[in-house]
Amino acid sequence: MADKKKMVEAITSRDTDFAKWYTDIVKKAELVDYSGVKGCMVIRPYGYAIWENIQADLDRRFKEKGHENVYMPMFIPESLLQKEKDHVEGFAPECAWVTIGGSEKLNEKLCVRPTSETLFCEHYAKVINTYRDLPKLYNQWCSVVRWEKTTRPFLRTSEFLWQEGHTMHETPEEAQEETLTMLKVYEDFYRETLAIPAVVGKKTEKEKFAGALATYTIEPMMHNGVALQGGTSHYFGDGFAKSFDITYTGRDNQQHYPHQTSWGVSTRMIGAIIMVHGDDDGLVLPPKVSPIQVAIVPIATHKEGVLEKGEELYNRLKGEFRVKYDDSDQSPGWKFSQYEMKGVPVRVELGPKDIEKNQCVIVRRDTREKIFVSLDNLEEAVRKALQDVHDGMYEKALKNMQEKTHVATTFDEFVQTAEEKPGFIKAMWCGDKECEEKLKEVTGGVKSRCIPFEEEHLSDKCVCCGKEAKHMVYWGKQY
RNA sequence: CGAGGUGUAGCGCAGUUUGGUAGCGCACUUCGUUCGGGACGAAGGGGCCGCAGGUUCGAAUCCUGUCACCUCGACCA
Repeated sequence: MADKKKMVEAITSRDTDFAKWYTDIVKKAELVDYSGVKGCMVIRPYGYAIWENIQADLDRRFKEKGHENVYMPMFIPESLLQKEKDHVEGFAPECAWVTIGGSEKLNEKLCVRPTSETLFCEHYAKVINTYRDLPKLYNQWCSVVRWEKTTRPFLRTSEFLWQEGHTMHETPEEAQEETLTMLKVYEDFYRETLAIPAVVGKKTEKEKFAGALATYTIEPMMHNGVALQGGTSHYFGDGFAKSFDITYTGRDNQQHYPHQTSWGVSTRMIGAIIMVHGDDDGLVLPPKVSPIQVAIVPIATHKEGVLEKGEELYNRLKGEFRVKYDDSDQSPGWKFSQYEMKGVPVRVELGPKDIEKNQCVIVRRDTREKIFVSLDNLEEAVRKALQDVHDGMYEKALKNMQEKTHVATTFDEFVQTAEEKPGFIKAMWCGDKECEEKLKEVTGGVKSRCIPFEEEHLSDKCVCCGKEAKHMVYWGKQY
């Protein structure tokens, strides 16, 4: 252990104060900075690079499914926003409005988009005329604004970056399929790219998106037992189409309303990465999105041949991996800690002793395991280490989620579990909103997360009212 | 928006009770020695004490207002 006095930059322990730990990580890993505007954050280069990697991966997945990127205006006229009643009621409380342009008061105020269903619909009304125009599979990468009362970097900010897919289909079945397909894309992305397991399922009526017929969600579990809504996919039916008068001529030469979906994930995923994988030494980044996958740290750089050999390794690896060669004059120990703080998945150490033996040391961020590797097999060893880190991170996250998933079959058991064991509670539910609200109230905020696709039969009765149960529901506190 | 707390150098803090030239640690700059888990020495640079008023010969310190941030609740991706 290093001298305590030197640990000035040390972060708050994760188990001591999770909220403080989170803030420390976000700042010390240089992901964000606070800005002068309430609830808005500066995303710094290291944080933005994670987002860019997320974008690249997701964008590829979207395009593989046939989606095209577009860009919609950031302003929504009040009259347009009001066309769909449920939708406007859901978003009105958190809209930001522009009322003055230059020095002129506007005739109609403009909402800074909190989401773009209405804009897409306005456009779709113009460009959809025949069944041959369907499906329309659009996506946009942009920022949206929701005037939040309390904010936290990445998890809840007044402005945040996201993607929103908006699609139109000929039939309800096709639209429903799209909704589930995109949820699956998110689920695969979380597992394959972010190394995060999650519960997927359907939101209850109470929790579904404003204006949607059905909302599906992906719910990863954070290390402290709090859930996060990690992405949603909505099925709208033809409700918006009717409100916005979007019609097409069908194969039967009749006018029809198309069926709609929307789906989105945001920079909140970076918050999930931090809270699922991070530890007391800082970030632990999934190799697939880490801005630096491999940090090469040369030891005793004044010794002959070390810098040159390090450079050689860098040149060998940089074609295949995102590599940082750190030949700065900081001490090796400082660099080790620094790259751990920043969550770099694999570190390569190279010193005079290694060079003598034609080897280097590979250190995994997730386990700290040190592996001595012959320089002859460097590329292969790094490739394997990155894969092992990914797999190890996923396993650890899965174990955490399983350990933090509890079952309650009676009301008392539910309340007691909510109090004593943070995490998901699996419990039966009758389907009534009153029971949802009551459970939330008595537990101080445990809400229904979703009705999972794979329901289990835990009992016949609703955990709250004792009436016949309709569904098994995952419950939990959320960010 | 309710309850509590904090604003002093890039970061973390002391100083405020009892008004009297703005301090400490880390970070930063230069030079030298170091280098396998946050190195050491020497010499430097950096502040409208959150902001705006007021009281006073004099305010980081007292008074009023205001803003921001943090923690906990209610609303939400």
